[in-house]
Amino acid sequence: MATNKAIELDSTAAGDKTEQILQGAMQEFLTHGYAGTSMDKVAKTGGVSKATVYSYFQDKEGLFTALVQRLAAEKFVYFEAVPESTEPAIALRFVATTILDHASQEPHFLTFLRLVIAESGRFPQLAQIFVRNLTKPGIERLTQYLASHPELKLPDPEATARIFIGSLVYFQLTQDMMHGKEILPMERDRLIDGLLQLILRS
Amino acid sequence: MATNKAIELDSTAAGDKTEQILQGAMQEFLTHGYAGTSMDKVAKTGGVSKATVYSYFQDKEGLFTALVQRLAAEKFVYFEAVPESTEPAIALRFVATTILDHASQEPHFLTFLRLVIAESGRFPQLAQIFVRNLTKPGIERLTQYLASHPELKLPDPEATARIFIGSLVYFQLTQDMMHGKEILPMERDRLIDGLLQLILRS
DNA sequence: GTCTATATTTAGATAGAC
DNA sequence: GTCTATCTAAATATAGAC
Repeated sequence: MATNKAIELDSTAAGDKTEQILQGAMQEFLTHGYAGTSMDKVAKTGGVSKATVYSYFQDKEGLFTALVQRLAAEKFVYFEAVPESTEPAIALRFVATTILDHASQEPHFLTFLRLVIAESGRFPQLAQIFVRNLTKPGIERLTQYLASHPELKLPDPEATARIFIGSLVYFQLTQDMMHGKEILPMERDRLIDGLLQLILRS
Repeated sequence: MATNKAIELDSTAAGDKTEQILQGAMQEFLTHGYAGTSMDKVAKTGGVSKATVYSYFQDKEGLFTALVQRLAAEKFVYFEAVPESTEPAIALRFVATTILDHASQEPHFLTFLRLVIAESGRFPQLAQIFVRNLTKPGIERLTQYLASHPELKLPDPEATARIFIGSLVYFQLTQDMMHGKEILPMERDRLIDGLLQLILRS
């Protein structure tokens, strides 16, 4: 009796214990960090027993590693590629807006970044997976776009790409993650304008 | 019998229990994070008993809060003010170099930033203290320097200051904190050159 | 003021029933 | 395969001796 596998490929299928566990793990680890998360809570949030968690994952570290790898591999993307035919003023503003809006569209993204940074001492490989799967493709995409526009007269497109993305990430870090909005207020568009002015005045 | 108070002002004086506890707390919290640190280890590392820790600080949260406040208030500084008479190419390179070298000079600084980010969800006030005491003065100092040099023709000095510092912090975040050196290699001076080229080509 | 010893809770992990 | 019940270790916090 061949069951319909297509249905089970839906990663949110309720019957899939692995998914339930990872969902519970995501909620708990993202909220409380590695050491602050208990396997009891993971099991309860996932709607399974703790023994079931341990039958699917070797231990807490294994579960955490599996979760982070999965989130870095599947769930989050900095931004998609921009066609090189788009003119720079439009393309760069689009990229910047996309990155800064990411927090709204994917509410867990900033929390995920926080988690990876928080555990980058204890789990350096996981931080490296984040860099490899998210940071690197983002930098490379933007570098390639910048390099394909010689009229910008950028002496070092890759350095420029890092400056561009770094400014945006730091902005989110300071304003949202570290709750600096009221202490160090600045409109999102003001930062973007400043960035574009620096890059476009060739 | 008046004892010599001057000696006790040395914050590493062995007899001062408060200092011993904070030293132990610093080492443990910086290494293992909030939830990953036990009061037993803090006491042992500080060379006192656990009961003594609880006689000086109300509980784990109080100790953690006191430690972070202290580190943000006293121990770390982004960079000192640069005289406005220094010419931009020199001054900006000096500021950039200072910030990037900070990790070497103050080996705990990156770890402290990691800790504050890690706990910025549970302890938002502590993240705000960090922003108020470290981020804000840094941005403001650089903004003032940039604003005092109209020959740079910067339409928005504060946005530029954020771009400048953001690029540098993101660089350290990616290369060092998240162990991305080998995955996304770039020389420190290449980023600085790229930054200066963007800002100085007026 | 400072310590040792301990009460109490909670955590990671597993044995054994079904 | 999944659950309940439990073992063992470790953590927060405090009582009581000195």
